[in-house]
Amino acid sequence: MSCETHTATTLKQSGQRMTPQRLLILSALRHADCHLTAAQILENVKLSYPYLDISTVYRTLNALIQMRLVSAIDLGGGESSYEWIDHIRHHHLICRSCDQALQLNHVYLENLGAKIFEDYSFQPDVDHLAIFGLCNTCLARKGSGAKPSEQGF
Amino acid sequence: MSCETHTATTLKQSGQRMTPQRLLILSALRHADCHLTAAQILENVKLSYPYLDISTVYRTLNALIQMRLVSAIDLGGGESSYEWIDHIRHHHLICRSCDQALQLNHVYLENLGAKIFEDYSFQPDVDHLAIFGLCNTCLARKGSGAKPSEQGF
DNA sequence: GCTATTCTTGCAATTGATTGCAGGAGTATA
DNA sequence: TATACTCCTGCAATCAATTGCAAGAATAGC
Repeated sequence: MSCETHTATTLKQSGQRMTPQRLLILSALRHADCHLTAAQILENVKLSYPYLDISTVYRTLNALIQMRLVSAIDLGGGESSYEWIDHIRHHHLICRSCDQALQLNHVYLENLGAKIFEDYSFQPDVDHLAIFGLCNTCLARKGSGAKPSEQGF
Repeated sequence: MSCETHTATTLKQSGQRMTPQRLLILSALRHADCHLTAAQILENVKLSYPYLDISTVYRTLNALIQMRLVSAIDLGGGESSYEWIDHIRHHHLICRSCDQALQLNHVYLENLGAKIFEDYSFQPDVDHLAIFGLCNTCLARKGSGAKPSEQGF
């Protein structure tokens, strides 16, 4: 079963439709090997279909997020990014002081997710998270002289 | 040392100033025993100082967040909420299907934070998080036939 | 107390994202 | 294929949040 067929089936199963606009948005997301913003998706799709509206992009993205085919992530730059969820799961550690970003292995959140499910019977979405904090460089800089406000966990 | 003095000192140490507007915003946050939105803070402060602008509220909140005196949290209702960080640490498990919210004990994220710090030398901000997912009720409903769209991890 | 410097404020404009609505398109059934 | 139903789209308006700017206020140094 091709990816497109699978997605169309998933859509149909939840009472939604596969339209040309949605196909183009899906294709843009799938062929990008990184996060895309809504504006980037719009720009991308407009090359082949110039009438697409940004509201359609957002509505399609939200439908795909509801179906857990796409993950949204706020990397702190003002705009949310979106990514096809098939990729290898990963997370981001973003320094709030220097904006440097590290990649966090999924295993940490897998454990957290499992524990929460065990104790709360709640199944958390932990596919793709951005965790803000301080990187070791900025932490060291603060340690010596140090704003007291930024100490401690 | 009173809370106000402590905050003023913290502000000063990072090259910022304590103004009447900031004092009012701080007071609104501290005397609320729950999350407040920016609009609620504005409304609250306007009772005693009607000239306050919403942009000042946001700018003050961002300064306080930078200093980790306040935490921002997106509970999914369209508006972010803000809370004074002195409170007992807690987190939220929010069902993306029925919007029900559970409180999550801080210990889970404390462990995650400690592990991340150990392995990545990155100090994550895990004061007050909202984790979305599916509650057990919605999970059960899905298991038995319901909307297939919302199946699966 | 006076002056210079820097930060903060309120206003207006702007950006990212969402919503309401009427018309159009996809799907199911016969 | 025709019909009815429901969902989707594009437009415009709206909301939450941010930014640029000039005027005003807080602070430091004298």
